[in-house]
Amino acid sequence: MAGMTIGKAADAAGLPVKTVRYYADIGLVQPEGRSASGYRVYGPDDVARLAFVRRARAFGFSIEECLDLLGLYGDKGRASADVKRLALAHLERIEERLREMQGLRDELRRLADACAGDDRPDCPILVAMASGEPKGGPAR
Amino acid sequence: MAGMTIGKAADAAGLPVKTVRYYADIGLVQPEGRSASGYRVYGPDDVARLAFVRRARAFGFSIEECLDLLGLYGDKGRASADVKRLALAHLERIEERLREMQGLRDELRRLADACAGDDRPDCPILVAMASGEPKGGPAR
DNA sequence: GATAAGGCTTCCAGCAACTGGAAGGTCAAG
DNA sequence: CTTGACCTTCCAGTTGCTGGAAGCCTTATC
Repeated sequence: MAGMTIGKAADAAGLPVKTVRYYADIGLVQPEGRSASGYRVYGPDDVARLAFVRRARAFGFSIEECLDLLGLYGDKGRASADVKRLALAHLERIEERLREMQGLRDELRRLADACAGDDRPDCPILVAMASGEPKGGPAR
Repeated sequence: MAGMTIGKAADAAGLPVKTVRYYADIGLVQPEGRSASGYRVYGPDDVARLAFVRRARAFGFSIEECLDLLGLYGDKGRASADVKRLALAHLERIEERLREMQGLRDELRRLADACAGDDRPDCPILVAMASGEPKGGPAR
């Protein structure tokens, strides 16, 4: 059960075909080879790497980081410290982002609560946009 | 003291010149007019709208939503209910996103805590990427 | 009046990470 | 032998800007 074409590999890895092709284009996960007619040929290891990337992406790691993680994944002599370092750096970004968004949410909720939401024009939300800065830092 | 060129307007609104030009290009905030030599000319109202957009963006509203908000901002006969509806919709998206990210953070922290972080290769983080799904839903 | 610095114009390209579509080659089934 | 599903490449678009190049315009200085 060696080589499969991109459709099977994508199904097996749980990714869209387009994405698998994209990962091949950018050199993240290359197929094992090509068939005589030019079809990409994926082996079981490639599928495992594709699924690995899918999960790392779902954890929010960037493509760059996935490349690093894939390197560690394939390196049986790796040090877990290297993996942990990447994870902690990512965690820090997530927490930063969470703090920002929580601040934004709190303030927007406060404003929405203060808004009558009727047919009159007065609205603290618009007033805030017209003159106040949100505290939470930049969104997205 | 009517018209100013794009640099002054951008400074007054707290936005980069490039962004102000971009907003003009996409029709979000148009300058009052053009000078004889083709320079964009911004009036005080335009600056207010630019600053309004800057704050709405800082709250995480999309450009599309900023367009809607600007419409309400300029409509003195608006109903605050319309503003509140936009704000609540945005709030819901933020909360959804927060829940996802919190789930991801919790699980990633758990994995990182379980990782020795030494020079041995065994790593629960890699194990998770190789076989487990994160619970939090898709990141970003 | 000439010149240099700075601000303004347009257009083009690129960031992340895909996604959609067009035009066309390939393969298995009926 | 034809149909239909699958594969290929390449181009364009998404969001919201940002950087750069080439070239006017304006202002200050000499």
